[in-house]
Amino acid sequence: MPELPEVQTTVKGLNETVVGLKIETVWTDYKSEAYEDKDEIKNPSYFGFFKRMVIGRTIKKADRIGKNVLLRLNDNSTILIHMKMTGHLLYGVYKQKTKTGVWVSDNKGPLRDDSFNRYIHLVFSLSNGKQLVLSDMRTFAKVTFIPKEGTATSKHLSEIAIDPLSPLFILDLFSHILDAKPETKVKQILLDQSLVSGIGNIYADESLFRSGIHPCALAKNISTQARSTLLNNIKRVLAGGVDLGNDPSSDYRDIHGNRALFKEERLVYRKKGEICMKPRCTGIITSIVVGGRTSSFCPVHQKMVS
DNA sequence: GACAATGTTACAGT
DNA sequence: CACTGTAACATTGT
Repeated sequence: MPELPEVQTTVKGLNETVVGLKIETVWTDYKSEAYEDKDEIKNPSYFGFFKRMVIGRTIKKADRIGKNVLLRLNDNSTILIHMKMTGHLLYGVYKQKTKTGVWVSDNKGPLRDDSFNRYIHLVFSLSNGKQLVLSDMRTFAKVTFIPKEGTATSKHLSEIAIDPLSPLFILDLFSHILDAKPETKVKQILLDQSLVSGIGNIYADESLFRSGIHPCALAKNISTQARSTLLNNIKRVLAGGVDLGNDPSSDYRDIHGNRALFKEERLVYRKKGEICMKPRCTGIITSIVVGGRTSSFCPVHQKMVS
């Protein structure tokens, strides 16, 4: 599920838990013939290489580029994890039920009881006897290794554009990005990781809703004033991030397996048919498909401009 | 049972 | 070459 705030929350959790620990062993049951030629651990021969590269190394810190989690190792090499739709990293004591079977948490509570935490396809056993595991219900996740000094040139990262929370992401730059794709719908630009990184379907809809911009508005038709409003709302919505809590509508779990509550309330995402939550607006939230993704918006205060 | 789901990519078609 | 739409990955919740 994760978009930028969820990935950032996971990175924060990693820095609070696994820094300084050595990787003792790695286990996976990811395996797919479709990945035979790829630099991903789903390719069994690549997984052999991956294990040789990371076993015995210590986790120095975690950080993030776009929606990618990066585990920096003590020799300046990197483990890259993209959680895609349903992946999330969990930290705790895990045991394998049988020699080839599933891994389960020793602890009662969310780690073991929550169904979204049960799809464990990758396990790092650490030097303190605990495990860092990747639960990935739909098995979309990507895990790979970047040699030291390779981050700048890695093909897994070369397409990732500027981070919208960066202080360098200002109106001039955002405007430049929009002007480079004048005929493209604004929502597709927001979702394109090679133009702006970290925004996904939820935060795109929420940012456009708060800015009063129709998801299908063409970049060239958005005024400077509207661009400025949108930029500010993107930053605000992303920085709102997540907090520990209990949001039954989210599949995201933090590193301890707990659900996350959006601090910045969802006003429009998946609210089709409900009355618009903008004060005094009387619109009914509508959903359409834009760039292959369901888009919820208010047809009254998010007007098309031309 | 039908449907949609937070991401990304490959591929076919225009 | 640029863009668009669809399927694919697998399993859940509604």
